[in-house]
Amino acid sequence: MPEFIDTLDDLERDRYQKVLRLRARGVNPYPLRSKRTHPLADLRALHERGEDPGEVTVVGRITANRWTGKITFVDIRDGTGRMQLFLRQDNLGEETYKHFLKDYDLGDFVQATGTLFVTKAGELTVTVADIQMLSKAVAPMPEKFHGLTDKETRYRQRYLDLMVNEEVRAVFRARQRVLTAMRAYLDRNGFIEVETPALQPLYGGALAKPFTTYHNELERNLYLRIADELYLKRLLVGMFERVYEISKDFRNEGVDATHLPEFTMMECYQAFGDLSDMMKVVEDIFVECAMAAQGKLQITYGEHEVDLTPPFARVAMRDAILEKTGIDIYVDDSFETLNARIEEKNLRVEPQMNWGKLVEKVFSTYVEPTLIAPTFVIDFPTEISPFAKKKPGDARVAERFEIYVAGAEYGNAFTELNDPEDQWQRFMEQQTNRARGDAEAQQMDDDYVQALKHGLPPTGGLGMGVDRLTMLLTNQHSIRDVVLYPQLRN
RNA sequence: GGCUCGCUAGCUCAAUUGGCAGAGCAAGGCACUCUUAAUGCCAAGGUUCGGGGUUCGAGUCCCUGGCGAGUCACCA
Repeated sequence: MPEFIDTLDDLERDRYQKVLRLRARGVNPYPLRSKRTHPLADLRALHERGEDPGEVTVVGRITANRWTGKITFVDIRDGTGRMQLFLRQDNLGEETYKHFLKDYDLGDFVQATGTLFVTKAGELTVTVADIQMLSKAVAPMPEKFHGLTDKETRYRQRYLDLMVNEEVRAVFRARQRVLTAMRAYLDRNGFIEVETPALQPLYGGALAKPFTTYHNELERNLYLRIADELYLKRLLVGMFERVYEISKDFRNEGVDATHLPEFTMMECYQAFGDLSDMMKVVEDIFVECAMAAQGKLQITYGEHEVDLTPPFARVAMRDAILEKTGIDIYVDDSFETLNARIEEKNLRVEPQMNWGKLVEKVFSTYVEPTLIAPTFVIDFPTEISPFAKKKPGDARVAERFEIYVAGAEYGNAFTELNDPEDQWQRFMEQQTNRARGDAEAQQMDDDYVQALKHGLPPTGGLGMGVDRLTMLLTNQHSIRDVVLYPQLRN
């Protein structure tokens, strides 16, 4: 059996010697309990109100040491803020002071008892009468001035990133406020939070490639959900009027600055509602989450200034594409003619397999990046909207919108398809696409069609990407910076 | 998956045309009783991501593998 010390590198070994020294003196370097009278931020607030709390006990991680002989200034941080400690040999006694210099390092958690005073330099400081080790750090902290910038280390050892990069902690606090604001809004408006299966015998509710897994006892394949949609709408058949779920979805696709294989989605469904109700929900959620994250609706995202004050603009996909490319998708409303028109206009568009996907591609290439102010894009091709009702009077497009801000999509909503026959036909069309090689085509879901046969009320439904909303509201430009443990490349 | 770029001390970064692998911080020693990236002095710290090749000589050039980043494709 190798010894623990043999696993340590030179720097860690130096520090481990201090663990042994502490133990040799009868001091536990990892005591079971700690004591704290004031979080550091509270202590500072108290002082600013002009109060003197007398003797205080604070805890924190040592982040800097400045020693000048028989006095030492120490910075500690807890989860709330920073505080300077003042250690003086005359106060602590020679032995305790020497032990501090010898055995305490940057990164250690300590507990200090003393009284508040303000230094000559004007900084609020605790004069320490007694100091104890709470948790000895064997591994050294990242460098204090430049911090930790290596992205791989930041993501793989996120605790180091959080430890030294305060702004990173601020992003994740903001993420939590966004989530809480979203939940509070939905709860307040009668939406019931529910949980539906992450392991599904059929995957559906979105056009995406799934992760496949296997249940040994059941001897069958299961899929990690790509969406919650079909399970949630079944609940409305069961007479819940408003439901929502915030959960991880899994899609077996590429990884980049805006895509991770697991991501957080909010989906909500409102019986007796429609597309316009979902627009209201989107506007309200943007407002509430922006206020929670930033306290204002005028936000900066990269080079863009964005005003999230409702009402948001709305534009039909046909009009948006016509304006940016000169192509009228209602004139060129077949796969062949639209393809020909794209070629004629010399547009660079990847080959697609049907009119709907081609429209979507032209849109995402030539329109999406230009949508900076919050904009609802409506009237999506029915072909790429297998769960949305067709628009009355024009079956080519569906009652669907997506919300765009700062050149990116944040949500997707339908007037939900509740006609079981139409839904069955849409599934059949997806089967045709699958047969032609569309890896993202829906699977036929007979059980879902059966549910619709029992009657789904007229319903508005919405899905929003929580990670992306957080990116927008924290001015982060990689999804990895709003997810604590992002899947890395390869 | 394609293309481009990167990987040097615990951390942040240097290293000229291919010519002794360096600095700051951290850690070690000494000095210093109001510091703020404390300061001064001393000493130490390396499989230059792994493997192979070219060369008298490789951190540097070539091949190959690994891990990332950006970008394109797919997608939210």
